[in-house]
Amino acid sequence: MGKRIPNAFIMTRGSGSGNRFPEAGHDCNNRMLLKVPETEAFEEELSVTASTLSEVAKLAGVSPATASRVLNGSARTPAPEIAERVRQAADTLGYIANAQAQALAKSSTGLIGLIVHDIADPYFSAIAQGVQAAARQERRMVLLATTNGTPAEEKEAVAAFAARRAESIVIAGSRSTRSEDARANTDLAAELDRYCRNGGRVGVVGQAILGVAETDSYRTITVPNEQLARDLARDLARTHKGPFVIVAGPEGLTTSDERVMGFQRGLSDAGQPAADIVHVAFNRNGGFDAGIELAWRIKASDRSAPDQRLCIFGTNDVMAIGVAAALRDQGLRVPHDASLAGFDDIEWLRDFRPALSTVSLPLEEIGRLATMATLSNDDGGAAAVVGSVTLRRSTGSP
Amino acid sequence: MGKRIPNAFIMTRGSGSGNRFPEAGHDCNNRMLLKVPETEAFEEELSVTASTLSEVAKLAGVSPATASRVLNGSARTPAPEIAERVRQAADTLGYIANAQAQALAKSSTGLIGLIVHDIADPYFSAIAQGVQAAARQERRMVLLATTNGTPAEEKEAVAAFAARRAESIVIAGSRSTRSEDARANTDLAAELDRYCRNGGRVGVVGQAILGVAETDSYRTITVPNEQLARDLARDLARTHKGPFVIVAGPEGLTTSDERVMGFQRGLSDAGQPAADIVHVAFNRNGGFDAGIELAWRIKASDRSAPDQRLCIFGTNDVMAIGVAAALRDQGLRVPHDASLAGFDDIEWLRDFRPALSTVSLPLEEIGRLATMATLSNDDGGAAAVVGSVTLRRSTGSP
DNA sequence: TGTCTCATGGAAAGCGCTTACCAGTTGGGA
DNA sequence: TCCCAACTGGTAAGCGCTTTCCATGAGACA
Repeated sequence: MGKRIPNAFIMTRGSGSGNRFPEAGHDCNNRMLLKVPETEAFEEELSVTASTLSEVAKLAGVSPATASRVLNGSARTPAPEIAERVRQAADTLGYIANAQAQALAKSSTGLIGLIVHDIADPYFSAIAQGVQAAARQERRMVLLATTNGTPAEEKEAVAAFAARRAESIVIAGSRSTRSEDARANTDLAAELDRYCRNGGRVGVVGQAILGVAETDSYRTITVPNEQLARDLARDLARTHKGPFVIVAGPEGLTTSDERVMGFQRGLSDAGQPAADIVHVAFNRNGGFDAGIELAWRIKASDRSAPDQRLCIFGTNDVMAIGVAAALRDQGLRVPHDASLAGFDDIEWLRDFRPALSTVSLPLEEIGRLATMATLSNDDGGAAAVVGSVTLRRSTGSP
Repeated sequence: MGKRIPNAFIMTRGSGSGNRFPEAGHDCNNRMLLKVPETEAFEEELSVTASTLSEVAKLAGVSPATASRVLNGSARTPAPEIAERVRQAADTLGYIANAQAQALAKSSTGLIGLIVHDIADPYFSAIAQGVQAAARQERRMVLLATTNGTPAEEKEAVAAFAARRAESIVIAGSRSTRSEDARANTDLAAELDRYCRNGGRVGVVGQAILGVAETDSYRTITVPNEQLARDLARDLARTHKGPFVIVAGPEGLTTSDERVMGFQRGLSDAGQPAADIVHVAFNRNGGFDAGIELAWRIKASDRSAPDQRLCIFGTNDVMAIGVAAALRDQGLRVPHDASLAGFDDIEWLRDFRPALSTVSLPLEEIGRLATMATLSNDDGGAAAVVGSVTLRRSTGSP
């Protein structure tokens, strides 16, 4: 909202009084004012911009304090008759409280900051949905920031949220342990630390951010990536007898790393040799690239021999979809020529065929949990996220 | 951020001075203060919460006005040497400007409100991505609200954004002309109108909201749904000789209605009889429901006769996917037993097989355009959105 | 040297609210 | 009848900034 606009008039009285009033003048505040003729008792003044509390108070013939107490919830409730008058006045003027001013006065903004890598990614938009739902339930608004997954931009976002005095921040998206991110990670940790010390609360989805101590104001919603990947591997190894390949994100991307580690452990549990790992981008196109590469390997093998058939584990669903697309592109079929599994169980991918074996994660719930964790004070043992292996056609019999 | 917290200390000086200082006392403001011993020149005072401009100013030995001019961009730039001192002080204290206070003082918040039906829906998350990108480019933050598509909740969201003094609002998602929404639509229009008169700008994606006059502060990014659906129908009619069926959203949902109308017109252009219309929910499950129903019809027909083969048009991609899932469920295959087309060309659905014929829309670009339209002042003729028909396998030969 | 202009830092008045404190009433108990 | 507690509404002091206006000093020019 810009400055006061001198050539517009608010005419909430409506009905017939819509003619501009020639003797409109300036008051001591240099504001454009308007004397409304049909009012007898006092000179009603309608200002040009959003009306303020004191305008409402003046119209109602009470003090701003009283008006505030009536309109914006307070421990003290003025007399019913007065309250009614204030409400009427507010209605007449179309009063909307200035949240900025309230925030300043009360030092509480009702804002929740949400940081994601990419809001268009269904993984993040599902989490965002949960955050949004929780925020609405708690009568908060959510501020959104996207970062492309770089800790440097995450730090920027935290600073911006801190400036806006967001009451809490929810950060979703894999951490990075790559050495080139080390510096940015430290900065991010410092920024978060400062934010927390100033009374902010933060909820992190996935894994803790290195360098920030877990305190009451800093909660992590841990996703048991490793355990679940391990379960998945064990389940797959039960029926699959050929070699395994993992299509992973870049080394140092914690989520991917955890899933890789868990999967390898699961294979080892099952007495299988470790899987080969292909590192690509942690998205659909990365999966596609890997798929093209793997297609060669598959074609070179004897696909009819069960002990040569490949089982490919994409460390997230969209990568797995990318792999599938590449294999199809190369004339190979899943699960006929290779098995394929993903991770996350993205809702929008469930109609994909062959149906993707994956690990189901309650994404929306995770968003909700992370949000609530920053809002409530019970340190109630970091409500654990439970996921489950969901085997479908893509790892079925050829 | 809560009230001042009396038992936490900010120790930005760091390194070694981390011991609590026993003679911390209260100043006239009743704030917890801390005298830092190693400072000689003046008594540096570190407050408990985020430090303020005047604290920075005091530390730098200048007035708040000067500090403000140095730190938060102003036409007047103080002397380099002074500026440096202020910057140092700010750094030392870890100063972060209070955006709320700035907003109040400058009456400009740097906030953009985004209203969508459902952020988890890939259609909306793609648009959100565009909005976010534009916002970032213009150094704004985005406030998010989801409404499940009801005008009543949209109105709430507008009011909330108005209270937060968002500079502009972007509204995405189909309008509704259903009679039960008439009242809420009027309210929404009134709320928007008020918002605009108070200096707010709004950008609407899709179709104009009834009852709000198109002004400089109210822009619509029109999506040529009707034209594109018409193009699609004509293209399909070129090869498809059997009957057409439209799987539409509820009657009164403008986006759906427009696409239906355009499609019918296209059929008529091509000399084909009008399509039957099935009204279901405007989402994947609606499509699924319709698909189950249509499966019966398909099974009852002679699928080998080209003039009996059905071509199904889902008025958006996710509905079409729902239809496909249902047909598959019923043992039918696309395009073998029926042709299928969608609308939107959702990115995440492109790996779906059979590849879906659809209408491509630059969703992210639309979000960007809508945002920029609310930010720029050139009334540059509502940059038109261009879409295009994309025929793929799902409407190919059986 | 005197005057005028321009540049520069500071004082202070808000921005639109909330809330601690105050003063005036009322009512009840002694 | 008097006193005190309990209410009630109003006054005013902020919340943390920005920005107008002012005072001062320096330079320019005659």
